[in-house]
Amino acid sequence: MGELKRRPTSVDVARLAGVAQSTVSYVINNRTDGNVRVSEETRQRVIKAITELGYYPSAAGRNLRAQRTHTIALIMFNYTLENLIAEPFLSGVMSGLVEYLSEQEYYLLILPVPKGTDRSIEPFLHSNRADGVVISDPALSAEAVAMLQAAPVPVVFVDGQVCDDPLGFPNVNGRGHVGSRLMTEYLLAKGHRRIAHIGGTLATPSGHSRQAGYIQVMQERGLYNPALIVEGDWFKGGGYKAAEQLFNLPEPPSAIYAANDQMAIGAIEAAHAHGLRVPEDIAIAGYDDIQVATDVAPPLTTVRFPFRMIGRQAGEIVFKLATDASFKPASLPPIPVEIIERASA
Amino acid sequence: MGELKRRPTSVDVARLAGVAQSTVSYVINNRTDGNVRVSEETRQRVIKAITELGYYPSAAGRNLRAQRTHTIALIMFNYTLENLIAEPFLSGVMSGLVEYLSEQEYYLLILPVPKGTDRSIEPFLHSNRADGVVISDPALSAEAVAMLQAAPVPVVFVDGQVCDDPLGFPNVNGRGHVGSRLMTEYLLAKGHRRIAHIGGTLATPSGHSRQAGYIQVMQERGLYNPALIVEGDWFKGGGYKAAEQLFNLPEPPSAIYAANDQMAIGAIEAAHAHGLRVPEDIAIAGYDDIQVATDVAPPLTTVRFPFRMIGRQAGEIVFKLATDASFKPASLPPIPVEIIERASA
DNA sequence: ACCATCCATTTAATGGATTTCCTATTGACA
DNA sequence: TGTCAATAGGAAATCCATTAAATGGATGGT
Repeated sequence: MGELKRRPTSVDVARLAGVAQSTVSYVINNRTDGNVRVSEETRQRVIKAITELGYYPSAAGRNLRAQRTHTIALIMFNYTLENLIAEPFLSGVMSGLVEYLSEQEYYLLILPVPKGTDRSIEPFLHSNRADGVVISDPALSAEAVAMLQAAPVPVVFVDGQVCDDPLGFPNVNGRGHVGSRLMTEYLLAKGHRRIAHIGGTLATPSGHSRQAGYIQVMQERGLYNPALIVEGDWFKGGGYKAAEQLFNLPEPPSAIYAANDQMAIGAIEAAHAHGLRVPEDIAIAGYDDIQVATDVAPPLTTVRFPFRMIGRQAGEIVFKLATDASFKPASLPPIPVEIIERASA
Repeated sequence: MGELKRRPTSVDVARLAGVAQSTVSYVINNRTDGNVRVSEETRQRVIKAITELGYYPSAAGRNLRAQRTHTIALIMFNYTLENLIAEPFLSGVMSGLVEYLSEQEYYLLILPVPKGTDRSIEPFLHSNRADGVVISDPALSAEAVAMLQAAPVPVVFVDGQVCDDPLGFPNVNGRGHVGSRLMTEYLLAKGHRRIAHIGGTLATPSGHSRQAGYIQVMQERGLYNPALIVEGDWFKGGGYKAAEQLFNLPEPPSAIYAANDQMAIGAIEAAHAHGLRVPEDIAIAGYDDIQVATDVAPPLTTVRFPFRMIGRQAGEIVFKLATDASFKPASLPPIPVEIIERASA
């Protein structure tokens, strides 16, 4: 009888329950603040009407009126679509983000900005489609930074810059500098003196900070030697080539510390190809602790780079900035850094 | 002077340009249909006002009025948060989805429904926060199916069921049955007769269809032998154990076809542990063609399971269902299936 | 000269919920 | 009996854009 062909709205619920539309709103939002009160009897009538009609509040109506979307966007700049999400860093960050946000009843929106795209994120930032954004970007352009600084919503970086807050944005990074120091000191403690480093590209924040930590420790000990640093490309092939180069030095190193696990695995292969045993003839260590680090032979000694935790913390910061005006990002604890000892070093 | 403290709206633009609000709308949407027309001069005035004010249309206002959100949701059921996105299937599907949708100026929203969560997706489905949903679920419950059938938006599955359309939902699957047939026939063509199968769990659609394809071919050739089928768990450890079991048979197989690469890699390790050479003593093949399949020794012969393409096609179907009432999902070409020949078989 | 079109734009209704500001009732107390 | 505060809920404004329908001037045909 009372059948509606359209989707029921709060007006329909109000009519059926014999109350005002505002009362329906108070009930579904459980509001009791200020001078707003709903008697238990009225509440029950409204709830009955809601279930009877199969009413669910419209997200669009809510978003418009409340000026809040319950959505955070992850903007992935400059990634090639090939490796878009399969890349362990990004997929780990996403897992952590989505995990934290769903606990807060927030949603995650994915916005890719592939390399070479001239599509600007400016309209997105100003369209208020998201209450905040998380930026993952290996190499952000100056225009992009300017856009982000003008954004009307909070912006948080993941592994965005070398230092902690250079652009005025909160930044959750893996503290590669600290991890690199730890690993270099660990290898020194194992008795190594000629420790080589295979760097990532210096264009990326991680490559930069990881290399800096290594150099700093080596300099402190008076062991620094630029000939022992080779720049790689973050991939296995680059690690392989860089290791070959190191093995062919007049005085080859006794340990190789690669700026990520992929390159370390490449270095292990190169060592085997050269008839070197790992770790007996050459110690090899990596960074990241990706899944396959446990699967290679020998299992890789590495620094844990807790992708998911970084995602969680970025989510926490952006969520709190978006919902609590008094929140200060600096109040969160730093990401822990630790060495994972396995057989390769 | 004309400074506003609030975000400018189309009304502000209209006022500044000296036109009606609707004209602004027509300009930003480039409308020329029906009896709607805007002269070039007026258009320029409006555009000038837009840039002058720094106006960007509000997504919330649009969504409400147009009853369209330009958003598709990916609902991931029953995943544990540990492996949430790192799992290659899901991350590949996501990449493809996000790629296709961003080409259509649509956004992807991520909604996890972790195992053991009693949070229902019903409010989400009815809140019209997304114009369509893609479901990824290894084992969907009957209640969840009922909710999805009552959803007011199109629903598409990825690798959802054994057959093509059992629940009335479009389903983009990897056609494991076809791939399994191909691989079994390939091994037969190589001269193998005792071909064993390490299955995934039969509870999952892929496990079921891949095993079925293998059994079918073996029966056709009169070579079917249940003793040569061992159920695994999709992981490396399960593949290792299953392979050991097969090696200890009175008449061990000459080839092992595992239902995914992880288990195949476990089987290779088990073979090496038993002093068997691959492929000389035992041929081993997998399914999926994941990244590491090229990295193991020997590189794995496998069936390509094109994750990204599945994501793309799911995106295409759900997008077209959401935007074009006359679209028929069956009109799309099937996902291609092919064998990747490497050294392990 | 008159009606019919076409053109360019405006007016006003609409989508669905939130929130501010009121009003009406009841009870307590002097 | 009159006043004040507390309680429960209603009326209406608001968020911002889209779109159907109306308007009024210019043009064309007969």
